[in-house]
Amino acid sequence: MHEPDTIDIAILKTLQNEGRISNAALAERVGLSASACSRRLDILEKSGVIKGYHARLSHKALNYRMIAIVHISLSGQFAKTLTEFEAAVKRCPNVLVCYLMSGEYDYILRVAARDLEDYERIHRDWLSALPHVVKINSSFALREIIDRPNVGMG
Amino acid sequence: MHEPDTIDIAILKTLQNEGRISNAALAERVGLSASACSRRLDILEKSGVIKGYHARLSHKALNYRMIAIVHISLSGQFAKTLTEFEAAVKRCPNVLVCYLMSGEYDYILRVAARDLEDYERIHRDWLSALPHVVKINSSFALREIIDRPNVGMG
DNA sequence: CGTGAAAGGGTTCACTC
DNA sequence: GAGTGAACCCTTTCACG
Repeated sequence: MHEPDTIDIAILKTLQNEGRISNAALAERVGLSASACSRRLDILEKSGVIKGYHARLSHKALNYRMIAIVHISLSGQFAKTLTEFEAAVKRCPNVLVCYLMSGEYDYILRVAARDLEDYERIHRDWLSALPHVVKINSSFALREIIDRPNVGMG
Repeated sequence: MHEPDTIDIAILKTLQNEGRISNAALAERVGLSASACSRRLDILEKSGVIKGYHARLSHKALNYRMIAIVHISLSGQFAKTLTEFEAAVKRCPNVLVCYLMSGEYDYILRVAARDLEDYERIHRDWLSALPHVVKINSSFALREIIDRPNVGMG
């Protein structure tokens, strides 16, 4: 698993923003022949640098208009407690992001809901039902300022 | 902008997980001819339901090993204050996500850094330099449990 | 590691129902 | 709205530099 060179970086940058660009166009963009570009792309995919390609959908168009940030504390940090919590949280389709955190709260979640009523249902049926939870704190996004798929590269 | 029907939903679901699938394979998957599928995809893209296609890169492979969640409070909620803050935060390439929030803090950010030293630099040069900030609270992700590109669809 | 050519497959029309 | 066929373009692989 070698370090990506300048051309690899150019390929990755392009694919970050235009994930469905054709190999031929990508090759031209980064100054390679189509075959050379195809081979490099193959290597980048197989090495795990590229984890996948995804269409980003408009939450609004799909009638998901609310984003909640949920802070959660558990009753302890035992391995079994965490494992059980994590297995349960993965089952909730509305949870977009979940991190185990240092600091005041154990987990931070980003949750998508259609509206306040939908969030109430998710909170009742999913979040409150998660095992070992002792504190849940929801706050709501008023506006999305930034949502980048990846970190910018130099 | 008509409501997506069952076939549109199938197209969107597939592209969420396989953003680089060929139109021909997509058509077969959803039970359409290639031309019909291509036409629908065109409509979905132009209507804004599909906001873009992105390669998801391994932060680890690119040596971004740290994720920080940053809570920020401003000195007021005047429109000018928010606008100036948001213009400044958009300039920081390490900020992956930024929401204007209800509740205790005004903004929540997700920030990527290579390591603790890198985060110290970002905090000093970017976050502390943001205008109108009166409180910054960083916590760090110990582990990523979930990172879905989109909300699950029925 | 890059090139060019060739075969196979994909995309996009106009046209039709 | 959906399918068909044909022209054109793209992808992939191979031998070679």
